[in-house]
Amino acid sequence: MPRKDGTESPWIPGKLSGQGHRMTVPRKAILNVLSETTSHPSAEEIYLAVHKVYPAIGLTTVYRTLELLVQNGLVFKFDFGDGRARYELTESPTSIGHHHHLVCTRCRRIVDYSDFIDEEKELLKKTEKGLSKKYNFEIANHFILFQGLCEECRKAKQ
Amino acid sequence: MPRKDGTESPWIPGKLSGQGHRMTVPRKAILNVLSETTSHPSAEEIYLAVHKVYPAIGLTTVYRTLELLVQNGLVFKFDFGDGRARYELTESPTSIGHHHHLVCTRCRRIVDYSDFIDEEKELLKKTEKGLSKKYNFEIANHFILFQGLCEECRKAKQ
DNA sequence: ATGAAATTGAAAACCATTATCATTAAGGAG
DNA sequence: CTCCTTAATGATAATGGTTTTCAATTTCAT
Repeated sequence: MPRKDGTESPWIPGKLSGQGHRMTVPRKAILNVLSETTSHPSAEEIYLAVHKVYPAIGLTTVYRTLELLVQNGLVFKFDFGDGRARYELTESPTSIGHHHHLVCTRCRRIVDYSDFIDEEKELLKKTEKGLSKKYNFEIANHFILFQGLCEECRKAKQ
Repeated sequence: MPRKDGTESPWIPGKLSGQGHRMTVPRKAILNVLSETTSHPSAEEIYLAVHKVYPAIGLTTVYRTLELLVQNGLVFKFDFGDGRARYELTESPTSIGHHHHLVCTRCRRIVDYSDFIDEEKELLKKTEKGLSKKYNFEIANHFILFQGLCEECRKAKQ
């Protein structure tokens, strides 16, 4: 369902439309922000970014839209343990690309890594297939996280 | 530092003691509950379980102790997106054993799986080593999560 | 046994997220 | 293009998990 004005948007046809969902100005703005982000913004960070370009936006709408996107598999929501959820486009056309995470349990520093991912890919695909069959899930994405202590925190510990 | 009464506890010598931390009755009770649990209890669930055996416990103490255990790598804290953190002993001697997670993004159902884990083990170890070296992290544990839609929710969607 | 320092628990504060509800906007029908 | 149904929005209030505060208690090295 290409838009009449010819512009392209990350709104994936059929994933949201076709279920009674409407393409609104706030939703476009939120998707644009997400697609241009290279980090793991929280709802409030997304709100602030959208606010710059669309000051009428309300925080409530950000939360609601994110939830909608999560429910439809367009956005991945996760929590590193710092008390606020973080969001990422499932498929980010222009930005970071697929990566996994390394978190320091002491200072909460987050490292995105994409090394070692190629080797993981095949195994993950196989696992995904196995899980999908055994538990009857339609798997949309995965999340891998390593936890530990970064160099500074290891030193600070002594 | 074995206890004088000869009983064994999951309190790992040197990991908590030796840093000014004390072994108290509430902490013992919390660790006992954790070591006998086969699920992913939230702080409140842990509080309720401890309360049965040690009614004087306060919810605050549960939160504080869990945070201490997380900071010291004895407990793994994570969030499936339902607004409360969940906790697991990093090494559970008597209970579930190592497993990964499969979550339905719609109904939030959680499936623990330990299938496919053996095949992952070697790769994870290699990845861990690589990350450890490249980013100078001391890695304590990992967390793997697949997200998707369970059978019921897939049907309900239509 | 003693005392400094860590720990505890009740209560209040905090703050991310959700619910409420009156108003506005999207988009298909005509 | 205009109507009209219904979804979506945003301000505000409410919710609820988690953290802070602080006086009282407990631990454990001495």
